[in-house]
Amino acid sequence: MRMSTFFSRTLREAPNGADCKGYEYLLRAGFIRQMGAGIFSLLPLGFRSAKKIEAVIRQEMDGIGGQEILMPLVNPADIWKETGRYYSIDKEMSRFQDRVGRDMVLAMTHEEAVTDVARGEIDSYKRLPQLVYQIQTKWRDDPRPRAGLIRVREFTMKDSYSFDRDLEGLEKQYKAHYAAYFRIFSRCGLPVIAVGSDSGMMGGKVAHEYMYLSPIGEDTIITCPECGYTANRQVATFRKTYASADQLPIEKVATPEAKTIDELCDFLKISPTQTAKALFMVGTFVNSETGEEHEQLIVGLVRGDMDIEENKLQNAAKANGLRPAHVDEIRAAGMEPGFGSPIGAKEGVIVIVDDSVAKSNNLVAGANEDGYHLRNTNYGRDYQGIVADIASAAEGYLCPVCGKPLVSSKGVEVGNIFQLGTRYSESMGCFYQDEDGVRKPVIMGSYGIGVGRLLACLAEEYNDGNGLKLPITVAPYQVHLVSLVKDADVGERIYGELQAAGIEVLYDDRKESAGVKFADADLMGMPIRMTIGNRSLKEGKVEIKLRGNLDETLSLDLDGLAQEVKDLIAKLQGQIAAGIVNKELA
RNA sequence: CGGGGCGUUGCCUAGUGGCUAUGGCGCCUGCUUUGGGAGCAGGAUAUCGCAGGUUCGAGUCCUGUCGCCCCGACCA
Repeated sequence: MRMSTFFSRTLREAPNGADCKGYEYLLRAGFIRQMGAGIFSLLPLGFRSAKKIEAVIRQEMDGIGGQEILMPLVNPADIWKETGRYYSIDKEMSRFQDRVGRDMVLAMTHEEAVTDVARGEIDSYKRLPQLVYQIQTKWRDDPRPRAGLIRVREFTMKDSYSFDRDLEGLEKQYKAHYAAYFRIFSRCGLPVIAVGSDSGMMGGKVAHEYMYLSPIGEDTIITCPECGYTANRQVATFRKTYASADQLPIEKVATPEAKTIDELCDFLKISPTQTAKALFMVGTFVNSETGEEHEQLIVGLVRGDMDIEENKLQNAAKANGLRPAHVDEIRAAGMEPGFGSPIGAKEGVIVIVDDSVAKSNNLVAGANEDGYHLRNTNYGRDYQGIVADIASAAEGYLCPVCGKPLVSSKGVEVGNIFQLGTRYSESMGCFYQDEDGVRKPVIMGSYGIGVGRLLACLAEEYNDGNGLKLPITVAPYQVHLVSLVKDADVGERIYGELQAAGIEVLYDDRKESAGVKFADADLMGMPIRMTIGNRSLKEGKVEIKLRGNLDETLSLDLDGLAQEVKDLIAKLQGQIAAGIVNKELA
């Protein structure tokens, strides 16, 4: 490609709103342009990178037996009503009616669609297992897109779906994905870790997320440097210690103005571990048969030295959604904000008690009366509720596996794998007849990778003060040919030679100053920059700089140039290949 | 959905009620220049997001509205 006729241009300054480096450079280098909140175009450079990422994904998916398909972005609402997600998912899914008034949705994922397709094809155990995948556009009306391509509303996703006879088969496909994903990310050059995760709206059991660790991430990852335990904070567990003692009689104590745990502890001269903290949320519960929803007040109780992980609370309460409760809602249920506890709460309030509270004794808790707390409250004796782990893991807490201190980091989720089970096959009637003649629901798995988000993470990982420096496997072009000589013939000849050798070349044939050309080359960041200049031309050579190391200059003879460059490309590709992560799920 | 910020030419930006709305980059023309965003000369591009209001006079003040960004809520 010639720069003189190139569609996109580079920007000298970062447009407003480019808050992180990767995003800024993707904009400035002309990879992407924004059209609306969370809506982007991929320009030639960005699209080429995306296609390379997709090619890697296709190879690895084909490698584990995947068959590529393409399902529609527009789905009839009927199939989403079958699984109930038409009702349980809120405004994040966009809906409309077609000309005859039929309900339609823009697919935000394709479990329904693929199950609909599969139930038409699969009827016997002889037709299992299966694995299909697609690379498709998704629309999710996220309330808050941010950070360029990291979190958008319209995006391209590779999603694959496995169909099996039994759990062993699912396990096998799940493991295949687990390993394939590590290969995909490492072939693109992105360092990731796999963490145990919540299954969220997918509604499955086992799930992993692939996380690119970075301060720009919005997920919190809990890891143990000692034994390798990793989990999303939403589900991370930790080792708790309990102070059990003989139960003492409950005792009301005046604690004026002591609304927070800190104030309470100061006032009573006690430690937060001797208190129970209440969090009031309102949960939404949806009947998946009828779509009817109702709200119910939930009070979560955790020991004062910990925080409640809302995701765990939501799961423990089996709610579809949570929101903070209003003050009047809390009072209506017989409790007092700031001095709250489940003691004396009215019927119909869901009480979830963290085991840290359930297994400790004689905790100070709210008296549900302004200005008063209760000493020596005890779960079981003074109040009832569901006991669950709803405490949020934090830095320094003890690893649930080995007991060493945990570390907290930020991460971006670039992929995930879910064991769905029969949630979709059962509700949509995707059954097969087994050898024993019995009709059984197909066992499914669902696996996703965000292509654009992966590109955004790569841009974040691979940049310096001058611009992008994407790995050769995902860079738009392999070679950036910069001609600084007046005579166009040499450049044209080399450009032709490299192209004839199958090398992907971006050729800067513009009438621009050397500085402009170099700055643009740095910004766009092709892995190999070849400079044609009078200096070296006299000696029959061209100069080479690798984007990964601008300090070092190599030179190559004009004779046999194409082969030399091919060798160099192979060397860079070899470095990536040497870093391919082969990791099996334990 | 709550809190905050910002909308001036392709991009960045000045503007604190007063004349014909700054400047830089980019763009066009010509000349010069050609190893790190070059120089000179000339030129084009703005219904100051939109609508209404206050005023003799509004980019500037008020109201509404739309869009974008950030924090939170929310979310594979």
